[in-house]
Amino acid sequence: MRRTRDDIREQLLGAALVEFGAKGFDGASTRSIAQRVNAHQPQINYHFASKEALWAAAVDHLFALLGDELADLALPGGPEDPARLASAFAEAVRRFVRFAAAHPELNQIMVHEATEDSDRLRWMVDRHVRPMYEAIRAVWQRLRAAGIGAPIEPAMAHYVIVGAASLPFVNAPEARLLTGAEPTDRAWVESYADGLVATLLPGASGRPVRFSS
Amino acid sequence: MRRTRDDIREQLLGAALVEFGAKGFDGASTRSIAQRVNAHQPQINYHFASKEALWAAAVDHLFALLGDELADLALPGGPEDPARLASAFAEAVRRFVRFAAAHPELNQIMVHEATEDSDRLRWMVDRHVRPMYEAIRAVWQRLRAAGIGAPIEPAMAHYVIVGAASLPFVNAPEARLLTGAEPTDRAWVESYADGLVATLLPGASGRPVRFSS
DNA sequence: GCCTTATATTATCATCCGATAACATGAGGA
DNA sequence: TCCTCATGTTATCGGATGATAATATAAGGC
Repeated sequence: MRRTRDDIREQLLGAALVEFGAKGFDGASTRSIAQRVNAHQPQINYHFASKEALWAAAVDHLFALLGDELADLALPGGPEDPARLASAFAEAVRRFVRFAAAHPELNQIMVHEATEDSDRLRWMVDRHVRPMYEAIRAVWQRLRAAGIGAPIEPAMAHYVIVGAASLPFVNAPEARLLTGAEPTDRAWVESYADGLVATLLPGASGRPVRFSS
Repeated sequence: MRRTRDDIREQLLGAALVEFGAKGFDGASTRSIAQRVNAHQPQINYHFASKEALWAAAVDHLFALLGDELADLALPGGPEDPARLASAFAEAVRRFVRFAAAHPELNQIMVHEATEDSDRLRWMVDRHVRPMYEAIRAVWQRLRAAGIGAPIEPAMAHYVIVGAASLPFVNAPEARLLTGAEPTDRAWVESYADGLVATLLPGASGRPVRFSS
């Protein structure tokens, strides 16, 4: 009995993302990933070279999806109306929150890997994380120059934003137990995004707040 | 050649925390934990019943340390001067940030476990996380009632606060690569705590900000 | 100084893992 | 029609892991 599928690569990638996100690289097993899509474990070594290569392909795929989601943002580059800059930034945060909810695997994998230095971490940081980091830093710097946004260094603002935006979805199983709510529900996600934007940019939905220092 | 130590239990606990924080439960190996303190792997099964029991003892130990750190906060219980409530809350956030920097293992373990439902997760949530969650919820509710704090539901505020406060320390290896700074440096930690407090309570260090909704 | 008991050390087992080899099968071209 | 080659399937290997049994050794009571 032989089963052939032409989308087996994509199916394995999707299963790998879920498994790596939930269990981390070490906790995930290639046998269990294959089983998720009714495939055999050696098919992973056939379609990808190794467990590591599967992981890298899955991460590449996921960051590409994130890139698509944020591609047409066009955060204004030159000196601009602060209000327009703030609303563009708010939109970026909202999209990032939505993506974190729809694809928790990305931030789960980030957090599983970033707890220890490793080749995988360095690869992911150099290839995917640094561009995002630099973009957030640049926008935050301009928000602060415009007197919007709390007095916090751009590098630190990055961690406030990413940490806050991703935790309820990274820890969705915990959030379900703790709050009784389903953090991936559309309404929950939008409400969380609203709250986060209001926290980061208290002046954006009303009169602007100017920080003294 | 036989080696005897009366603090072997504590040494194993400390090594286990580092290992579980860095690699997660599955990625950690009892051999490597024992090796960190020049002990033999079966000593773990002797002094603790199993790998799981070691993990639980380590988590208990760590949450006890956090409890000590936050014990004397005495967040005012009755109706109070909003400014005093805000400053007590700010102090709680600062302490939590300092603890997250000094003991990244706690939030690392949380995040490793919370990506998937499991008995370990449920045990940790019921035993340790829920009390903290309820405390943050209650304080945030009163901050909002006092017109301080962004318009975000208390349950969601919990994730904003914990996510933001812990990420640069949970992901310290990533933060070192990304920012070039050492996130556990005293100055960095204090600056991060300042920035987070300023973000959460924009009115706390100057004229208060009142949110319309 | 012996004896008991707690703990350290060594040896070993069953299980699981990632990888690879060996084999089977089916689709497409000549 | 047959041959080739890509891919599915099965079997198996070496290595690591958690647990436990077996043994060794030191400390403390008498």
